[in-house]
Formats: sequence, structure tokens, C-alpha cells
Amino acid sequence: MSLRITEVARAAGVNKETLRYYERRGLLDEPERSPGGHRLYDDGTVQVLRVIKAAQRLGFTLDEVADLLELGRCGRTPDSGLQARARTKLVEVESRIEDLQTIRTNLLAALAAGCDDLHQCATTDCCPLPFTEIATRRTEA
Amino acid sequence: MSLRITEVARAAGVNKETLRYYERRGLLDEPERSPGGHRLYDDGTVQVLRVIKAAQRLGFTLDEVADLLELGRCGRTPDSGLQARARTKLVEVESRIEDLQTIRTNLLAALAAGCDDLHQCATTDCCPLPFTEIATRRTEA
DNA sequence: TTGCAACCCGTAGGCGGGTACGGGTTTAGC
DNA sequence: GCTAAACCCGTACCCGCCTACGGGTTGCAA
Repeated sequence: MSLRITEVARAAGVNKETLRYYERRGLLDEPERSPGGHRLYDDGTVQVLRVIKAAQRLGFTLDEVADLLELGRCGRTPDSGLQARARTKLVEVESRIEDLQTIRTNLLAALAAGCDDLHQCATTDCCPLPFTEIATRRTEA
Repeated sequence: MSLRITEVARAAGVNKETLRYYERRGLLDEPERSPGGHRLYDDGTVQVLRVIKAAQRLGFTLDEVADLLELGRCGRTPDSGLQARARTKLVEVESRIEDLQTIRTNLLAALAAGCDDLHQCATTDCCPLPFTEIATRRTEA
């Protein structure tokens, strides 16, 4: 029972180009081919795609997901590293949350103070936005 | 009293290429030039750069910042739109925070359950990760 | 057997925000 | 006047994640 690329893509809710792309990136094994060269997937592929998407939603990059899949595939040691990676990722995510919460606080302050012109806010002292501190931290928001 | 590009860049804590880049993007006015064509900035530029960086830290994109600066520059109406834009941005930021908090919750669940293999988690029912739901939401994390 | 959808592949483009390169000029200090 | 540092400009590259294009093949059903 083999599925064609469009069927798998539709079943997993992604673009078919994405499948080709994941294959290039090493996230999907190279599938069987028809005599004419068309890709023939088994239906486990849909599940793999779901796992990839789930891992992405957990904040992992495609490279990290590729790594994770690789580990699950061959390693099979009692600790595949997912736990450790999840812990690391958790720290990253929490730091991003904090970052955004700072932003949120500042936006709220700007709203509360009725700031209406960035120039003015930056040059007068009455504005609650901490311009200098804000400017010196990295952005990455 | 005119400053050269490297001085301004250093004073504002950015790369000098960034100044040229912001000029191209319309965030900085074209500065005076020396007879030989070198850029000569007045020291207000440093402040403008700080404002830009601050606005970025508030979550605005460079296009939005350009817009905001434009408004402050010419408009001069009582309401430049910063308030409204800040409100919109606040909503965006809060939604991103929620998103990240969902991710965080799921990571914590994965840690608590001791998940160690994405494949297994996805195919058995014991894993607390909501794979199907996760997969269907947009990623953008 | 014909005809059209589906597929192939390599490559290019697009987002956002820069950074880097490199050959050629200008400036500043001695 | 000379030299070294700073500057010019255009262009290409980087990250991450796709999406699109386009010319050429294959698959399948009528």
C-alpha cells in the first residue's frame, strides 16, 4: 500500500514541496520509487511528518528535529537524549517568554503614559520607557 | 560638529553597515556629506538609533519603525498613531507569549512523563503530548 | 492511444535583519 | 607629500523554513 507525494502531503497538512525539502534535509528517508521514478511512501510517513511538526511546535529547529529522529532511529540507548534536549529547550523557551514579558510591560507602560511620539519620549524624561536599557539589550524578539 | 559613521555606530552600539542599511531602508535620513562623499552625521542620529533599537525591543519590525518615525516626523497630529499601534502590537506579543506558554507546558509534560523517543510517544497512547493538536496548529515558534 | 493530471529535478525567490567582501577613493596626521 | 586608516558603493551571503517556477517525464483512465 503506497501513497504518492500529494496524498501524504494532504494527509499531513503540508505542501508536497515540503516533503521533498525534508528529504533533502535528512528528516525523511528516501522513499521507494515507482519504475518511472515517482516517490512511493508507506503510510508511516504521515506519522513521521506529524512528529516533525509536533517537535517544531515544541520549539525545535529542523536541524534539531533531524537529530532527534536520528537518535530515536539508531541509538536506542535507554536515554536517547530527548529528555536532556527538552530540558535545554525549556530554558530557551522560558527565556524567550521572559523577553516577551519585558516587551509587554514596556508596551503597557507606553500605553499608560499615553506616549505618542518616539522622538519625544526618548528626549524628555517623563516617558516611562527605559530607552537606554532597552537599546543595549539584544533584540531577537 | 559632525560625526563620522564609525563614531556614530560605536556610540549607538551598532555596526556601521547597519547605518548604511537603515539609510537604505528609510529609517535614517541621508546625512550631509564631506566634499569627498563621506557621511557626516549630527549627534541626534545616535538618539534616533537608540529609538529604533528601543522600538525593535518593543517588538516592532523595521518597516513598522520606519512608519512610526515617519509619522512622528511629518504628521504632528495630536495622535500620531503610536498608541494605536502599541495596542495592536501588545495583542501580537501576548499571543506569542501564549503560544510559547503552550510550548512550555508541553515540554514540561514531556519531561514529567519521561518521554524519550518521539516515535514511540506519537504511536502509543501513554504520552501526554497532544501530537495531533500540536501538528495542526501553525508553527511560527 | 490520447490527453491531462501528477510527478520529476534543479534552481530561484521571499521573509527579517543584518553582516561581509573587495576594489577603489578620501581623509588625517606627520 | 606620503601613508595608513577610514570610508565609499554594490553585491553577495547568512539564519530558518519553506514556496514557486518551469521544462520535461510518468501514470492512469477513458
